[in-house]
Amino acid sequence: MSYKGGSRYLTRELVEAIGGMIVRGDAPAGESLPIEAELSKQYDASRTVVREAIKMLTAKGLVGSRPRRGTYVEPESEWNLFDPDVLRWTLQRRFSIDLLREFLIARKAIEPAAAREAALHRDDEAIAEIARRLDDMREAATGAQDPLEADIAFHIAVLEASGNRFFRQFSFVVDTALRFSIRLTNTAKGVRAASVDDHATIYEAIARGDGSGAALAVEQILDEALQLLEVSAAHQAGH
Amino acid sequence: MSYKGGSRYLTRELVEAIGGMIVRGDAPAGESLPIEAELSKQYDASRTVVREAIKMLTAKGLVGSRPRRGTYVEPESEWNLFDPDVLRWTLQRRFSIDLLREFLIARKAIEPAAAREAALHRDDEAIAEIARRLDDMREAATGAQDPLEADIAFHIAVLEASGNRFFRQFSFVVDTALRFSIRLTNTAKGVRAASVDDHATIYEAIARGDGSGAALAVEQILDEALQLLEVSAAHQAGH
DNA sequence: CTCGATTTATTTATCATACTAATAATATCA
DNA sequence: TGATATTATTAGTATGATAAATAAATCGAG
Repeated sequence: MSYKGGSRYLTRELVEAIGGMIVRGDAPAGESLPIEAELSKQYDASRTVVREAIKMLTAKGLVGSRPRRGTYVEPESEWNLFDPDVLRWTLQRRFSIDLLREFLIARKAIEPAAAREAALHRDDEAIAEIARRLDDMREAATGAQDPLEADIAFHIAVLEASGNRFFRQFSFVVDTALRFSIRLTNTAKGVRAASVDDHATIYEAIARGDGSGAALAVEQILDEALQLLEVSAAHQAGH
Repeated sequence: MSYKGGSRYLTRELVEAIGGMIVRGDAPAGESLPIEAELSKQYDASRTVVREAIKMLTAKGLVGSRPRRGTYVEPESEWNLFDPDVLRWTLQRRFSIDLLREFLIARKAIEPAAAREAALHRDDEAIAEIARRLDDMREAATGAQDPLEADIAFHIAVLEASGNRFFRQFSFVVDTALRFSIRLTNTAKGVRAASVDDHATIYEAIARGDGSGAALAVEQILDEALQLLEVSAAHQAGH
């Protein structure tokens, strides 16, 4: 093991492998991982790399470790779901209609409030950004751009325009999760085209400083998505 | 440096020191930290420990590093604000009325929705937990318990009862941030005693499955807190 | 035989040193 | 001047050793 490997970032690879394994549920909470020496052998990496990877997983709340006890999986409640890696692993490996529903309900709580704040906060540059993303959606409707990407970018622009640090943190959650949710409810094309007008309504309300109008418009879009999900879920359960 | 130290967890100490320093703003985004060898000297720790600490800060989004470039501070937008450490550092070192207002607005978006879910979700054990925390608040009103702790525990119990993973993640944010916010608006005693009844209203609505009623009751409490903050802010600005 | 104290063994935590590879900065050359 | 090759710096990886924490096993008193 003389460090001859090509262009790898071994620590990152181990974080991916071990973190993904834990989220997948291969090692239940409380269970010990193999000891450092063993992991070192398994992944053909030095103990240094193993330890640094485990430290990163510790920082994300997935594991803890103590001498003699070893390294153990923390209960799910300790996981930092808003960590980009943890969220991605969760979506990749534990995706379900229930999770998608929880996600939409969370969006319905946060995004209307963010739109209200954006309307009241009035950051001209941020609002101009929303306008640009709306233009992208219009272009996407004609096939010139990816409609999903344009939709995501619009919602993120609203969250950013809120000027609220907690709402802005939610941006990447929406960014990450929306890309997965579309796989389940692949009704994107038909709905999206029709919803450009709805998104325009959001933008206009924000632009004229109408907080309540903006919140309501966002809520309507998300309610629609939620209804679509219930239909999709019922459909799936029926088969 | 022969590892004679008493009972220390050096890596943890370095994470605290360097992470706190970054959040405090001593090193602006893009700026490089001292190189590993230098940090090793500064903190009287081995390079191993320095590297493991930096890996943990990397996992929290505070820094990045590349050969020759060194380790640099990431822009604030990359920080994982919902990481327990990052949030704590932010509150300890960057506390402000603006941040508190953003926090309350976020609570106002999330907690009513969580209460609604709790009422609809109907997890008996979780609802019983809310009842217990309400009892604690009643006891606290007589001086037998800490009113702040009881209040925090009540709100967390509601978030947990929502059964929504995204809302539950918000628990520790409320837990951490409320302890700080009280320092600014130290009007706790008078208000809390009066608000036991308001909290009882929340519990009763959840217990009878009245989602809208529960959401409304939570919203009222938070609106009150928000108004209190505005008064406090105006007062502070006046001086 | 039971429970508390003591010892032992295992595993992480720390330290030290060496070498590799990525890359920013510099120098070179067309 | 501008692209290309060289150099120097710094993080990345590997190895091996010792220290300290603690779970498990052992021992001893009653």
